Amino acid sequence: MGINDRKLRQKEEVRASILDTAWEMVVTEGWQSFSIRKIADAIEYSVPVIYSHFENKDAILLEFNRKGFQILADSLAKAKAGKALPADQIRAMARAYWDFAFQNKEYYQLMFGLGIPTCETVSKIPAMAAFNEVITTSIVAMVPAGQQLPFDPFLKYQSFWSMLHGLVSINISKLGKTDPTGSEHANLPLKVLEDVMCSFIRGIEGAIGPSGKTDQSSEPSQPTHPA
Amino acid sequence: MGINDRKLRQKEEVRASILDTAWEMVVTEGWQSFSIRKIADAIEYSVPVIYSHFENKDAILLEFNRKGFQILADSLAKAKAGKALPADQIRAMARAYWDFAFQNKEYYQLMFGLGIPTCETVSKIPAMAAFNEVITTSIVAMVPAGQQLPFDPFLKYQSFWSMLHGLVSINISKLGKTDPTGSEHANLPLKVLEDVMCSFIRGIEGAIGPSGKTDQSSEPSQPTHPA
DNA sequence: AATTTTGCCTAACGCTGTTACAAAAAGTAA
DNA sequence: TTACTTTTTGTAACAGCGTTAGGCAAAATT
Repeated sequence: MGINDRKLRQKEEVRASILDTAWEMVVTEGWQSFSIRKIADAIEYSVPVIYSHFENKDAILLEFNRKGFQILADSLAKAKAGKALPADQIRAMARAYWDFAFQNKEYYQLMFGLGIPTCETVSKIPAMAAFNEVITTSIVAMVPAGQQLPFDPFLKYQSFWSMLHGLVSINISKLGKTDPTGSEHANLPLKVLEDVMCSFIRGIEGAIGPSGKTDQSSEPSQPTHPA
Repeated sequence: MGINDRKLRQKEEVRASILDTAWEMVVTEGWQSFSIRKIADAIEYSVPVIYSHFENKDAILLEFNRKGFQILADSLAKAKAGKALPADQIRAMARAYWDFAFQNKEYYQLMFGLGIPTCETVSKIPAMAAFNEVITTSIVAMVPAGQQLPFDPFLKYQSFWSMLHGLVSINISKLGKTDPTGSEHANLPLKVLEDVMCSFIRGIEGAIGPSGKTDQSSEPSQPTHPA
């Protein structure tokens, strides 16, 4: 009987409209106006209807969290696929991470800014594993095949992520604009990104030793390599 | 007349008890139970009394923000004063920053985690200038006197801060515990800190060239330099 | 047509930040 | 001491929040 099908479809539509409307409100009015009651108002249903789709407010946030990590993981994978050399992959992923954060401020704020993500939260987001994977493999690939790893890849993964996260979160709320000299730093944040990535890659190349594989852009006195 | 003096003193006492009580509640029960009403209840005054001392809730948070940056700036200055070589100063400050974050989780969360600090907020916290100062001078001091700076010190300052902030904020909420291998990473976060700082300092030393001043601990194959 | 099930809404509970206004206390002056 | 003024404090409300119990009406089933 197609009646149940239609009912399921309609239920799914309501669920989707909850998420869509909520997201639209977050994007246009910020996280401060993310409220169950406002969502109910916007989708023209009463408040309890929302609770028949989501257990509570956090469940909706978790849904957005999932989506955010999915987008980020996909974006990193795509950036990585476009490069051959591990060092270039790292740089491309750094830039992709950066772009994701600033093209999706609301996602990034949710994922890393507010909410104080708990341990349980992490286990509920499988895309985080993919995120880990795609980065770590590039890092590991920097040491020549056969050679034993001169560093802990998980350590390097954490360093990579930490640097990026710090960079983004300080820039995303303009906190970094405490420039005392007050000028000529037009595109500074991106330069900081390049600077940090150079340090990171140089650190790995330094650990492998001068005989390790490297590409032409690994020794820029002027850090002006492309994005 | 001493009557006004006593009144001022009493008013100041109430103000202090508001801050003390609020902070105690935050430390013991977390930010989620930071509420004007709970504070009023704890200090045994009615709610409007609090509004006669602070314009609103954010004003109290701003006060804690100020205090937090003051503590952090002082702590960095102290760590710096204990070291002679700029590279050691950088490492010591990194460790001090790290310790501050984990010994004062509540402060750190307020200062960088929640609250989405706006541009105006920054200008209201003078200790942030000291924070900037104490770090930048160490960085600049790494290049030998007379030699022209081969990098933008403000850029390096941002890199330094970003790395630390990322490191801390990822570790402070246990988000980094996505270790796939699942073992032997007992004290990994601190190792990540060392790793990141090595990259940072190496980046600067690389920029000034091999003739620049350096100390014995600048090339640790085994990153085991003391705190 | 009678009955069960489903979907939905009204209304409430307890919490939040914030404020208008009245009561009480304290200081001042006669 | 009494009368007046000023300052300090509490009561109670407004508007908003997340969440949930209970009932009404429409839909599906028998």
